[in-house]
Amino acid sequence: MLSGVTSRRDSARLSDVARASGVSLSTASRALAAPELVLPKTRGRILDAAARLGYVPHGAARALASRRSRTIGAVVPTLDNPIFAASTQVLQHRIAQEGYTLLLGSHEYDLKAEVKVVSALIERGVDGIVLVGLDHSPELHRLLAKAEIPCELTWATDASEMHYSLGFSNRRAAARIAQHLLELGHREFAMISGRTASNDRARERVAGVREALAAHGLVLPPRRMLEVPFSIPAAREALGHLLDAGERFTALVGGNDLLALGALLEAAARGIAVPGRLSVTGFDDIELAAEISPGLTTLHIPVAEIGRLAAERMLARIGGVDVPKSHEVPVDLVVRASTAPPG
Amino acid sequence: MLSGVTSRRDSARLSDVARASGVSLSTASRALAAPELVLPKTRGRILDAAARLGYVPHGAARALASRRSRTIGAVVPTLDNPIFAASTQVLQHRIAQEGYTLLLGSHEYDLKAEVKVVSALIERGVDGIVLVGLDHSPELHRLLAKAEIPCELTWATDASEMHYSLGFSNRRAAARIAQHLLELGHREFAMISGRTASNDRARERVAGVREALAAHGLVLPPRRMLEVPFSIPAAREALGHLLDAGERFTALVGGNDLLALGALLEAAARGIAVPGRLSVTGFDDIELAAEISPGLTTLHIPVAEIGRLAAERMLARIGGVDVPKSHEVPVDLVVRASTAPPG
DNA sequence: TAATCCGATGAAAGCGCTCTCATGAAGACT
DNA sequence: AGTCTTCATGAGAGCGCTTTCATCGGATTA
Repeated sequence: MLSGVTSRRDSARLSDVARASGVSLSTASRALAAPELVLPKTRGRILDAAARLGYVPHGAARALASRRSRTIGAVVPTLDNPIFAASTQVLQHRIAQEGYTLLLGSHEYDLKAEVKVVSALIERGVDGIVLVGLDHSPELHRLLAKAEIPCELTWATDASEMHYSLGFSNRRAAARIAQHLLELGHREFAMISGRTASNDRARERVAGVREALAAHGLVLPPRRMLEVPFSIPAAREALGHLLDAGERFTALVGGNDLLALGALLEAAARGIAVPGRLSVTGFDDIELAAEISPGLTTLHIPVAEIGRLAAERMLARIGGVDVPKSHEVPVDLVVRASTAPPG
Repeated sequence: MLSGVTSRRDSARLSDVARASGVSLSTASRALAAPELVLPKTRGRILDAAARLGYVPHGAARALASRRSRTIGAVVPTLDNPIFAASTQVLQHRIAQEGYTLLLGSHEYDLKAEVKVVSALIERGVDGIVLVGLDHSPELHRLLAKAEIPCELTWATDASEMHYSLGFSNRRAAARIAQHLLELGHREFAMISGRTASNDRARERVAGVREALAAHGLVLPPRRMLEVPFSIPAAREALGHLLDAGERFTALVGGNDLLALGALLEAAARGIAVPGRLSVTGFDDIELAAEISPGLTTLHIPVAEIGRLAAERMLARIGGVDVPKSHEVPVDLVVRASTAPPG
């Protein structure tokens, strides 16, 4: 491209602004990036000219020269899960306030796909990356290390403190749910979990339930632990399956609210009284959990807080300020009408 | 920055790849961007070297030189609404297959905020922009025109064909729902709508219902048309309000499924039989609509299809291929158990 | 055999900005 | 008055890539 004439001649460059205001390119650049270094009078002239010409900075040029893109990457399993949609929403909102833009990817619970997405984000020069969970491909970590950009793992805390993480202990949280059921007097449990492969959150929740039961000398037999996709119909089918198989249990632990909701609906459809004959628990506390009847006993996760904190921690680290390696957000048991002592 | 030594010395540049494979920078560049222009043998050497050095192209440099960023921007009102989350998910997935990355913004139904977000995206050099709905600030259109990048409006069709749009007629769709209720024999209607300010979809749905009623000589009295935020509790409250005010109606039209769901739950809580004493309709056909009891009569929108088509149309236009100015996706009435003739 | 063409490669000029360093004028101090 | 600071501004070298244009063998044709 030898002739500059062929390029977007209509959109003003910084050099145009500089010329129009009678200053050098450097001064014009400073007026925008570090206004305090420029005499107020000069600065005014430059800003006027910029406004008049409708100057819009060229992000790529800026990123190339300054080595920072003012973009942050986020990769979630899927936006279809309202908790990821909600926390991403807050993350985006918060970083936008600081002039950052969100680059978004998803991987549908496929770790190989995640590597590709992250690699695309790094190629785009993101200043930092927010991921979900602790389970990631080693290659992912290699890429990240090489790019030398900060990374936050969310929705879980990394006990080993090898990585920066933000969330809560899924294991302890799930144990708490189970504990609640145990205290009500339940002894026969079943669980409908999401897929545990490549999903540490799901795995840890199952482990938490098992631990709590074990403390009472109880077990969760494999045939009463079903793994299904995260969807209402899948959960309905799973409960149907357990029931049809003649399994006798008084407490059903859902891997998350969606799954618990499916169980609630299936129980209603089959005329099984909740909590009369069956107690059901969820995990997440989505909006619907409080509205449905019976109200779902679940664990409240501060979803927005996770998004906000991910933003804060990321922004701090990009700015060179260190933060604690792991940050735990409070989660709370919310007892509603779906649990009661076994009938 | 006079010394190149201070910059990420560890990450390989294209010039390193060129040197390592004994070719010029140009040839190395071509080997990656237009492989057919390079002798297979040479190309192989170059690709080998690139792999060996772990070469990752520098997006900003590429964007600066080529004037295309291989990123696409999308701005939604909020990710909290599952229909936007789902269509965005598909959009992201589809463009990623073509090597594009999604830049995401949201504006929370604030047109001024939208301008800011879009401006940030343009600054980042997106190759195209996907927006939701027809209502946008004039300034938005000015920015877009100046940037000369393609823009797709989704979730509605622009009858005037001034802009490229992809979706369906919210008015006709809503009229169809009302028509269904009219055919069942309903004559007394109420509606719970989302906020109609800056939201053409909500406005058109109300208009569609009014049109259908008018064709039968009926009206929707203002006191029976409530505008609320898009949330279940808000809808419950609204229905409560209508009932408490002593309004007598046999059909309740929800502006979307979430609102209808709220109405369903409130009716259940108050012991009002649906569809015995009250028929309720939704709009969108979210997963829950089919699962809840009674099943929600609603309008099915091909959400994933909208995301996919937005991707296809955008990719085509970026590639210089023109597409029809407006594309209508089929929507279908889904009759479930929440509607019946008035008791 | 000479003229012609073609496909593969290289040289080098940007793309639009940032940032270091140099400069020079004005004020501070002795 | 002379020297030293300080501060606002300017000059110019990149940032890492793409792309045009020139070049140069070798195959094709007359």
